[in-house]
Amino acid sequence: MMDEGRPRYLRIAEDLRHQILEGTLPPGERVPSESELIHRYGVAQGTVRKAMTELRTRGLVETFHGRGTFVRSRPPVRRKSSDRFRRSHRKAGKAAYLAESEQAGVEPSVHVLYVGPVEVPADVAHKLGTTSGNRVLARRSLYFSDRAPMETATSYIPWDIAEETPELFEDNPGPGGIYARLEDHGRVLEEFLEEVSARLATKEESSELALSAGAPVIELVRSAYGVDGRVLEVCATVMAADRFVLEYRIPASG
Amino acid sequence: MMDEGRPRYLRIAEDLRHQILEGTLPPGERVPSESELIHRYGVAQGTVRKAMTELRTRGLVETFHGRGTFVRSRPPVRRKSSDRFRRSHRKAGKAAYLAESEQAGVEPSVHVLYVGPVEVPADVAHKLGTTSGNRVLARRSLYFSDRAPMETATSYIPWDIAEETPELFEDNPGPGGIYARLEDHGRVLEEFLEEVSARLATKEESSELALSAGAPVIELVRSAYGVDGRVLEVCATVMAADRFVLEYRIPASG
DNA sequence: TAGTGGTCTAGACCACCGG
DNA sequence: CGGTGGTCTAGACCACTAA
Repeated sequence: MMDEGRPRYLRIAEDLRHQILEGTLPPGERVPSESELIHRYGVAQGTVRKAMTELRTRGLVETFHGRGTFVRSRPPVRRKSSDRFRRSHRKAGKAAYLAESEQAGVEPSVHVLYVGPVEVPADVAHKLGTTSGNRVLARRSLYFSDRAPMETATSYIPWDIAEETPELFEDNPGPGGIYARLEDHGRVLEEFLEEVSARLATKEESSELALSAGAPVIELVRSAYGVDGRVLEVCATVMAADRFVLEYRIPASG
Repeated sequence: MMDEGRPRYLRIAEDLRHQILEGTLPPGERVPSESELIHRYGVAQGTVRKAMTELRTRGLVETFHGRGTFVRSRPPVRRKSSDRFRRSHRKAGKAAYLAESEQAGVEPSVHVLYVGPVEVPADVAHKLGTTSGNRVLARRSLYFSDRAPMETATSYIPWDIAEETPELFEDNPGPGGIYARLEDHGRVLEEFLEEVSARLATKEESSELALSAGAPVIELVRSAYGVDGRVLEVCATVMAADRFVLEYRIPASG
């Protein structure tokens, strides 16, 4: 094996990576065990483990203690386009998530984790224009596509607005989702502000979304503005970074 | 030292993490060297290194070969708002990056890495509507704020469009940036499509952007559409995830 | 129980940085 | 040059999983 000056563990990782990309190691397949790789490449265990760590942080493999390391089957990327909040979708009785899923050809499901009052966190309070610690309505859900967890979303609604909209306290707020209910009660929406950032998943998020440790997530915080300029809702979404691409259209005029 | 059943490297990492958060190890300070930690905790080098890797992937420290490991000082987050391409900014002679920087109160600088022909990569070719491998003009730059690397951007322009716009071959395309030059030559812009995704940084990106290994990046691919519907430019930007928040406004109508 | 990955050691050598 | 981090070995023991 030529040395090329590069560390052996990187060369081993590269080798396995090519086998994965070329299909020699197809998705779901078990990667050769540490002991086999030790013999194959003639290196110590630590070197093989570093190579595996490399592949793991690149999201190519997933390892299970006592079972082995497996090639990850990349689920098709979901595209979240910025037209998913078009009023025409709401009028047609579709909530944003269901409309997206239909377009993607997957079977959506939603697991409502919590609906009820909470003390508003400081960052959300700032966006809602209320005081930190005030009571707001929170709706926390986990969204699935074909039974695989895709994203978590937590929605915060000022208490006075929630009170005039009793459907928001139901697990299922009805056709068109919560934005449709807000507009039913005269809270006409003017625009949304989405703030996108990325970071590594916390332990909690890793388990909720079935991610491997150290996997990145996209965090999207959306503020819904009414025609009066008031923020009617703040929704924080956490998505596995390797499962989403967000799309935004921006007009050149102005 | 109580064992508590947890791996020693995690306990060491935890210990150092607390010192960092409590200020015993302030930002910029050098973390004790490996050999010192080996003596202090009575462990082997590999164990200390695993602890350091832990802190590095969490973004708490940054290490330099031959110099040492240092506590990271978090730079303030930059906000990228979707109005940065307003035509009025271009008319005022400002390129997007300079307009942003002025608003953020930092001193911008740009290092042009390459300007010239390249064979277009497959994914970009698809967006440009050309064939993979065709010749296009590429402009690759590294952007700084207050001398700290913030993002890399690679711009791809179809060759026929580049030819009618000689300024695009210059390092500095002039006031208003390349979009202003395109419009000077009658290529009026209609809209932009931004596709946002996140992933872990490659080794190359880590060194260009001075990131620690395993740090997440935001990748933003922007396609600029002309009034004729043709894609006039594709620009791929890679940003350190912990330094940016992207903002998008979406009208509720439609 | 046999095989897998996870942790750890003691020691070696190399590559890089600064005085 | 001495000190720093980076790579690697050979071997040990542990923890988990499946048959």
